[in-house]
Amino acid sequence: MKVVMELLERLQKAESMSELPGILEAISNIVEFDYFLFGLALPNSITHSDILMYDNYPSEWRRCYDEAGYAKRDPIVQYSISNYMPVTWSQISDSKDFSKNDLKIMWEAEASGLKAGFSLPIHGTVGEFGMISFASARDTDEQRLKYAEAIPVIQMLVPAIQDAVKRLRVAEDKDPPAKLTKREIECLTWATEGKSSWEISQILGCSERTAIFHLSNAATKLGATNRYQAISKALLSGVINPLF
Amino acid sequence: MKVVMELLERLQKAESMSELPGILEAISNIVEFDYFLFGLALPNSITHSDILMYDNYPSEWRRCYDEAGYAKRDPIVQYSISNYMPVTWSQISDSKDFSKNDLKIMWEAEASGLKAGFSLPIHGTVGEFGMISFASARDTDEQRLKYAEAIPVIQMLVPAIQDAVKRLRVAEDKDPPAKLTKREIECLTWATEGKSSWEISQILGCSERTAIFHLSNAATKLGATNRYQAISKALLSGVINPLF
DNA sequence: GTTAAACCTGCAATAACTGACAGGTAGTTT
DNA sequence: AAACTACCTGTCAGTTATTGCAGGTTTAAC
Repeated sequence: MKVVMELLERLQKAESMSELPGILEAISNIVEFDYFLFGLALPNSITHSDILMYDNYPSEWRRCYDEAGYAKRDPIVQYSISNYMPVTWSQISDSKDFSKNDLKIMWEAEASGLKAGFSLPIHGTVGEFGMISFASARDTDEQRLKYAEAIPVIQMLVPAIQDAVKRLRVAEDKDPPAKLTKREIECLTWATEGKSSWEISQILGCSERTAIFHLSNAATKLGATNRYQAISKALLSGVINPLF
Repeated sequence: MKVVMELLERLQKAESMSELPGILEAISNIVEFDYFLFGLALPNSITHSDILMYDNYPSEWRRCYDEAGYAKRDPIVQYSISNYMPVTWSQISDSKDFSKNDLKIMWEAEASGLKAGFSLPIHGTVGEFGMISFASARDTDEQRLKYAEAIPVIQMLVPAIQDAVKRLRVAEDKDPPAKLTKREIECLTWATEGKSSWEISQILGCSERTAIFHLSNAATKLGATNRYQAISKALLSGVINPLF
């Protein structure tokens, strides 16, 4: 327990993203698994996400996986995108929710040395999605007993990792998030509801031209080429959110 | 530990949303806190979310909170929307990130009997957001020691709650999620990137009319009045996501 | 072999958005 | 007083989206 607290502190005090791999390795030592993989997709837009990936998987397997574009079919990824509970790989293999073709990926992973493991889905603010997995080179009963101990530890650490990633990305920033004015946010919010410029002007009590003006400024600030992209960028970046 | 496993099982086997309050009460008994509040916003669109809320907070406080629209200013909510780590209320009170005006809400909560507590942010697939909080009627050193025990337990249970909510919502369904075709998803994805109908037709290798046709069908299926709303509904419902 | 679903296409009229022009006020900071 | 920001408004020409019409093919399921 004490080592977990130390890791939490390391995460909170981290000053650079480069410290993450070491921390992840420390975690895999604590939970006594040979392999780890941490992957996080931070979408800028629907087709362009920043991908963070730190792992010590067999390099041969990673190459094979990436080249064949397995990520789009991997049952573990499929599971993680629509679930929240931790899952052991054997649960996935035994599940009837996946096609035999897709499960083949898991047999290939096994053949590459990833004999047994478990994964935790990671879900963040609008659209952020990832996974953290731990695997061992042998699939023994002894190893299987470690799941129950490891999972709560990982569950404590994942939020700290997410906060660290968020903080460090802002710190090491390339492009700071766009600051929109109150009016721009209002206009965008109603635009996402399918309101036309004229309807928005009625809601806001201004002229149609003014609504168009604000929406156009918002699009420029968000780096969008038109209103459609402005809406998706605003949603994915969280500048407009369901709470306000 | 065994009681936690029992609760996980209860969540996995639950057949109705009505079982949730009982489970939450059981959790607050286990962690030995007097009060609990579980809130989850499931956005249908940016201005319209389904709100799930189960709690046993003092009813007087809940009424005051709701009537004054505190949710939009509550520092705990503010924190939870952009963070992932569990947080104790005293951490928030001592923080300089919030205005004195907003922190007043916390003093009022204290005056209403919620003397000390902690909260965990909950983030789900696109836009889902919530919190789970536990509080006690007395702020003693003894109670503060319980945080460290309680938090890991809650962290194990929250994903199970999220999965249960997701499963039960589909089961008790009013409107099942729209099933879009491959082409409709492709068109929407490119529309989200700001591509015009003509550009989409070039990408897909079909006529402009066909792209318009798919987008129009997608909008109808999503219950959207136009392409803008179709995009935001598609993003918020997860029918299009950054991975594909 | 019928049915259904997904996919594909064209035309025409209307509605809505975009971009570039040109200007205004109110409030705050330097 | 000048500079800045947020806010507001107008016109015009051009582009794009929406809607309703009418029709087609391919594929898989029953």
